[in-house]
Amino acid sequence: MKQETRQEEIIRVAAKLFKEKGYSAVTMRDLATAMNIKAASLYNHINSKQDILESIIISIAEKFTVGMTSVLASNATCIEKLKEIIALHVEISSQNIYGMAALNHDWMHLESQLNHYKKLRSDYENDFKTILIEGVNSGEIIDIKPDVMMFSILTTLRSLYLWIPKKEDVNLKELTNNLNEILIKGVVK
Amino acid sequence: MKQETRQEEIIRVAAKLFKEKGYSAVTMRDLATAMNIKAASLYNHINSKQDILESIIISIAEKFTVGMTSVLASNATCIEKLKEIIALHVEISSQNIYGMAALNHDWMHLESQLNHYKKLRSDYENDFKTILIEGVNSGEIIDIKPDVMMFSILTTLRSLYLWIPKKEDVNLKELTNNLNEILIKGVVK
DNA sequence: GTCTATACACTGATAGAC
DNA sequence: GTCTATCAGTGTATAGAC
Repeated sequence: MKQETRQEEIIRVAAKLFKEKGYSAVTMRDLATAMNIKAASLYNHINSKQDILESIIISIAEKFTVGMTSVLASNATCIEKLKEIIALHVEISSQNIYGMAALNHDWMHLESQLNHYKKLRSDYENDFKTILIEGVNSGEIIDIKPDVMMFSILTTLRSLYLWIPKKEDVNLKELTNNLNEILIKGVVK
Repeated sequence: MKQETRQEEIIRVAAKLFKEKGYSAVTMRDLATAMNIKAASLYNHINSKQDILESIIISIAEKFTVGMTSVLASNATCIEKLKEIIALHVEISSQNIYGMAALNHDWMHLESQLNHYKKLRSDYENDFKTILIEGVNSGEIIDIKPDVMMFSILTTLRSLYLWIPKKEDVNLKELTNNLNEILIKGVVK
């Protein structure tokens, strides 16, 4: 395990505060207090508050993109691909429970990276929808609007970060299995 | 249709801005600009920014509470109750697409009404979970953790506001039917 | 690497004229 | 009911000492 740099520590603590109050409501003084230093000292490690937000959001968004690329590359069935996507969300969410909040709710406060983020997200959704449409065409899943199916599954997966930390005893494998059952069962033919 | 008061107009416009940027990032000057007046003039109609947030969140939260009370009072089966809850969310969300964003993401910025909101929410979730547990006990729905089932269904329903406005052609009846199929099918035995 | 001191734009909100 | 003028407090960020 590589030693955490001071910069990484700041970003980690910031993500936690952003989850609690949102990016706009967290001040550099709040962040400094949580780090037990003064606000001015933060700037020895980071360039701006905006840079912190970018680090958090873009790094996670790119993990999803990489994961989806891997899912698309496989020769699995539609249902198997959906299961892989569920596992991808459980894994990334459980390892980034604070950052996921910023990804979901503070992306609109991105400045220079806003369009980059939007493209990553829309590409991801398009890939997801394509998988569902193929599943409908091959008869694997039910023939209702792919938009509604994607919305239903994806909003559940995107909200995992809200729920995983509440249950400290939650077994991630069991959670994944339960989600597989509930979410897949809802769309399988 | 009753004529909208100036106060109601301010609250409506504020909710729209809160959805776009979040409570903390919206300034009274932003709100005034959107109303085509100056910030100081807002205070002739409202007491504070905080009061606006309270109006938006508490009024919607109480609609859910009233709806749940009605669902609980019926003699319907667990599945029928779930369908009523889905219909409740579709109705409230479609009529409060802006306010739902504040309810979901800005409740932590409530001050005097924070505990009131938290109690309404936790009561609602407990009632929801009770319905699911009864369904498991009666054999109507599958026997997996009620927490996971509730989480999955409720996060989808709570995110409806994000999705309804995107599809201007969406037929709410059809949406409700699709959600009934996907969400119920996922938990039915 | 952290501090104190500070710049200076912006925040919610009020007073009082019209 | 809206305006201008203004206040006290807080926001991000920088300069320079240690």
